[in-house]
Amino acid sequence: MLRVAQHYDLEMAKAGLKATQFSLLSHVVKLGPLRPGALALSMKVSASTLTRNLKPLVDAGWIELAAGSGARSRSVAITPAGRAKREEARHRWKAAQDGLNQLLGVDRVLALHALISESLKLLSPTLPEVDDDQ
Amino acid sequence: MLRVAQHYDLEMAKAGLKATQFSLLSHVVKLGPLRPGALALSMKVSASTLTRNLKPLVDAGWIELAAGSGARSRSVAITPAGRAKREEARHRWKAAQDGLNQLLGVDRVLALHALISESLKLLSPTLPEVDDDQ
DNA sequence: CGCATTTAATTGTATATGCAACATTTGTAG
DNA sequence: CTACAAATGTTGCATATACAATTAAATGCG
Repeated sequence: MLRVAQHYDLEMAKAGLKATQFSLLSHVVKLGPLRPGALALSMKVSASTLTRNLKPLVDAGWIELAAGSGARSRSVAITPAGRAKREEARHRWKAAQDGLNQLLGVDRVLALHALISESLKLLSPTLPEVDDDQ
Repeated sequence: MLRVAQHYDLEMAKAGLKATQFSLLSHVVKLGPLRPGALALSMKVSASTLTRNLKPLVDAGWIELAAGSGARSRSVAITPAGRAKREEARHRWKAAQDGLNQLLGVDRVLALHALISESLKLLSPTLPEVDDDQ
């Protein structure tokens, strides 16, 4: 596993979340109710991965899958509990970030962020970016 | 999967290899006969992953597991066929690199390399680096 | 020399992910 | 209004990886 992801996972575990789950909650908070496909695209994971990652969060009551008429018109929305959970976990995220900054140096982290972000844009069509923080 | 790894995999497939396999061959060529544990460490994968990744290359006759007296004193070595295969595949690797440089710009790629390499050193004890190219 | 401890590699199990097949629904044309 | 076509979410299967348990060997001490 990627060292950096590991670092975030370790910290987020204290809040009972995996890094990917926090990220998912963040995306749903930011992008409001939206269709699974759009969410998967925005998170740059496959639709199948999203479907599976969504399930435990729905079971926990943090995410709601508003069933339109059928599978086709579903929408993914945050619940009050989900919003609360994400809020509760946010300072862990911040702590993980601070830890990385400490280890690597703020300037290096910033440079990496910028380079990776630019590179991703070049490798795939530009999509709206969502910061997990704030 | 990581976009960049995907890019390399796609190109290497033309030579009948996966990117990880080419990398493995390269490491064995560079680091000469060595024990599995040392190789895993150098490649920054777990010993179990190495064991499994090694198998198809051994089956193909590109890598030889010189069985010392037993499992403990095994050593991993390149075979003539393995050296040839790697040689044959090297221009694909180069092509993949060139493609990335084209897409992202040489300076960006260089900067990424440098930053990631520095970061890895900070996140884990320094290990000898092995360039897959050359 | 033989037994215990330590070290190293392999195998079993779990997780994360993507692709392709599938099902289902929405839209369109006759 | 029916039938066909396109779009979209879900499930089955395959791959890649790590961790933990297991097995086997080297080493050291009595």
